[in-house]
Amino acid sequence: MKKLLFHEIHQKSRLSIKEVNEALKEFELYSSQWSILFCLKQFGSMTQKEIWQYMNVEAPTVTRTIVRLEESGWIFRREGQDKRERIVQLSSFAEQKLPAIENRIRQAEERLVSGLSEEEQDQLIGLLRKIGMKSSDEKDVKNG
Amino acid sequence: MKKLLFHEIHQKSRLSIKEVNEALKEFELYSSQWSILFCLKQFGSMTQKEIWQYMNVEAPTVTRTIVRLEESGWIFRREGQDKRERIVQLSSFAEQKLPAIENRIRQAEERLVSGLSEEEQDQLIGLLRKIGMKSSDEKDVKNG
DNA sequence: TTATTTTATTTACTTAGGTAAGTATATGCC
DNA sequence: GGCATATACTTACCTAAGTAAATAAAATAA
Repeated sequence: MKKLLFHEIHQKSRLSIKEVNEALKEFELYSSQWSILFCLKQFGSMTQKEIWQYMNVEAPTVTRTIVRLEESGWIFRREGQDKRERIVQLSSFAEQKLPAIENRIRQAEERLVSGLSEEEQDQLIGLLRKIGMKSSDEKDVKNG
Repeated sequence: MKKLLFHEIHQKSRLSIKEVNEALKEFELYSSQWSILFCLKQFGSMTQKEIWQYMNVEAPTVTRTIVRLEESGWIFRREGQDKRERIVQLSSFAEQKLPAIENRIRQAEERLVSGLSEEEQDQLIGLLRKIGMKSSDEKDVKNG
């Protein structure tokens, strides 16, 4: 019987989270904390809204993770011009540690995809990106 | 900057869980409950161990979900020959409802992958299955 | 300027996953 | 048979993600 795509993605997602958490153990971080640190490393300081929009999660999820990252000294927050906003920034401790962590993560990821050729990896990412896009959206892209 | 595969899978996994949960609302089910029901529908009665092994999750995860499914009348459990085991079986209520639910799920999934051609969908599943397999395992497959 | 609505974040509560440790039954060895 | 070990499941506690509702600040309308 044909397995649903949903189950396949779900399983591999759990598997890779497990792998990433294992890799992060030595830095006392969890995968979702890493995701936010990685985001800040790419884009610099961001409001929480910018973070959850980019990561495609809900606001409360980011609040929780940010609070833990703040408590453990990876980030700090300051008020924006708009006093409702809170701008999140990497601590110098984080800036200093991040390159080694990214290395470690890429290493874990390489083990995960070691069964795929470079070409297959690119193909996979390309196909994943198409998920959740209606064919009409795709048309828009072509026309735009 | 190159996004990590891990993030891509993780995002699409959350997206499809959301979609599936939405589709399941009318049946008062959640995605993980559905996963177990689908499993039992495919294979018939199973021990909890068989379920968590097939689903690639840990035993406590299955315990929790099974308990909720039992409370809401979708499944029941009986003792096995081995009194440590608990054999899980679909209720007749579940047997009766499942076809409509599976239909609804396939419909949700179709919307998710409507941006991909049939061929791309097969490709995607094929590539996903290769994740987490070391190249040495692949060699074993070729030789076996 | 005051009242209403919108927006950014937080809090409370739910499901879902994990690890570690506890319990009860089976199995193996003496 | 009796004791040690292994196995199946459960319990307790952690992170992660979601929804709904609360709070506080900003923007808008009257």
